[in-house]
Amino acid sequence: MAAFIGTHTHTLDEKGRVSVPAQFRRQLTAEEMYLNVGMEGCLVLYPAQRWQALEEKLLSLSRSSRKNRFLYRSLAQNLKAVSVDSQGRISIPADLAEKAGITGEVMFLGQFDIMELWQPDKYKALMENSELSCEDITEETDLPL
Amino acid sequence: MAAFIGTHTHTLDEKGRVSVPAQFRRQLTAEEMYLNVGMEGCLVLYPAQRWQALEEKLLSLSRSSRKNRFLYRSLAQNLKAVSVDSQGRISIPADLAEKAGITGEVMFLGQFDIMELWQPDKYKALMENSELSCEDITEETDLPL
DNA sequence: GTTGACAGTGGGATAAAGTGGGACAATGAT
DNA sequence: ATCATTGTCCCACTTTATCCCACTGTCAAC
Repeated sequence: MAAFIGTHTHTLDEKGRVSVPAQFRRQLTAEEMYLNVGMEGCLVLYPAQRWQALEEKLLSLSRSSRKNRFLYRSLAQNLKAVSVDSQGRISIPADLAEKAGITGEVMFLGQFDIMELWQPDKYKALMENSELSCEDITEETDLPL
Repeated sequence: MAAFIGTHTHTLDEKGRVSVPAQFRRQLTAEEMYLNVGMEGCLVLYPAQRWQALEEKLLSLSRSSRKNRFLYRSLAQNLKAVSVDSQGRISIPADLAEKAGITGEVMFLGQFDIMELWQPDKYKALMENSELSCEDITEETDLPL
């Protein structure tokens, strides 16, 4: 329950390393993880087990359709295996950081079973400029807030 | 029935700690709780079990729509696991306190199964300046008052 | 009135988390 | 073969957070 939650902003050093929030680190069983580009211009960090579930579902799709081949390629082209070092950090490859617009600071956003990595201003802009509102959505979905 | 009721105002110390009203504390089975931003500018404190019910419902929603991703992020971004220390206190993260305008005093408002945390004046202003009235609403909902 | 228990508050000590930098090994080019 | 470059590992410092102990006030019972 509630493995990865909250936001944590850490600095990306000159070597492309960033500390994984201790709170997230404690939830990790294995130190191996997978990093990929995500929706709305963020990066997504999957614990090994969580990625495996996604991969299995992907591999169950046939490669005989053009659409599925596109999906295969899209998901694989930026994927990278990363591991937590002895100081609790991961290295973000330069090309992935660039795709997400990440330079000096990285915002970790817990999404329960996965983690999103954001350029802080980009995330702020996304949420503020959204025409969506929590109040409206929750009225539809009827969540017990 | 009626676990968390009434209002209790306690001081927030320099380290961001505040005593959970003893009356509320006695109702808690586990010492783990979840703190989030709530409606109308308050904070909401969920007992672990109560949060889990909400989370399960949330996670049953697909993340494939932009709207649902917005909801996921909205609910996760400020969420924090808090635990009651040996003195019966919880720590309120600085960013959450700021969002709710909480500085020196915290008003705990019992809401039966959850707790709301308010900046006292803010709550007072909200209730006094509201154009809503108990009399009108109860006519619609037909409560056996 | 005195004593004891509990609730709330404050502060100091200790551990942990985050960050920067240097040393070393592997890789690739000259 | 040598040098430069890149990436990984390890150590050390600073800051933050957590834990623990002590004090005060209130209420109830004796």
